[in-house]
Amino acid sequence: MLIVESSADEEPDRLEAFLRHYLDLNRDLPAILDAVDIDPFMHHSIETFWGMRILNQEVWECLASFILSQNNNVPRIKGIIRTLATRFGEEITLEDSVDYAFPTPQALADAGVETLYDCRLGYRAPYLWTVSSEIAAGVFDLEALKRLPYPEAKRELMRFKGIGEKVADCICLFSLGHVQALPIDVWVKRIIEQLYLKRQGSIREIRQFAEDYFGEYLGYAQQYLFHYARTVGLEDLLTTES
DNA sequence: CACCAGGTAGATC
DNA sequence: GATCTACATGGT
Repeated sequence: MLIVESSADEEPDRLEAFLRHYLDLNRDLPAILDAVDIDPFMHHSIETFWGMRILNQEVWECLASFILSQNNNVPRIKGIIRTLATRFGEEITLEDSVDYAFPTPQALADAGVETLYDCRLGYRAPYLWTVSSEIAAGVFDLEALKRLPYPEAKRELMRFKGIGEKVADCICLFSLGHVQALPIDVWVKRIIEQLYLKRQGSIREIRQFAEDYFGEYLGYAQQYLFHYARTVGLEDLLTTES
């Protein structure tokens, strides 16, 4: 959930600039889609979801959320995030409704690892606590991370215990604007195997194929196929031959 | 009661 | 490198 704070006397330019970045409107989407519209599967996915963009989400929230996502299901991920926000997030009041912001790194660091276990994070508790603490203490600098090119950003993220290749790529694609990143989860693996490889393949093979095949806008290509497979169905794509 | 869920770390061959 | 397994928790 995104909340944009703004007051009447604040320059509207700043809000517009923020939204343009958040919605990824600064990127030339038609050019990107044209570049990855290279086969019937992509063509059909693009036609169906024309206009879909990959949001540039807030880095810290994205990073923390994807640490929690590993080997976990979506409803429970949402539940845990809700719990963390309610317990450690700043209260936000809008007219007569109350909600809570995603907790700051400092708030989670202060909470302590034992308290995070209480929030049912399981073995992910120390992962999240360590990252929170390093960011809160200024040991790990998110602003510096934003300036890094894709390979370096990914490598820096993967230094943390609890951030592997998939989570690092999620952070790179969904919050750092690196559209060449490819998070390979079970779905992406299944999609590439069934549509293109026509056989099972290792993570390394999947990545190699996808990089060679889709090129620099790999992340966008992935997003269209992924969204199609998860909302319409992968079987549906398999039967599109033109 | 097994098996799974938007993976990862650590050990081993 | 490629492969195997434990890992917390809650749902089917």
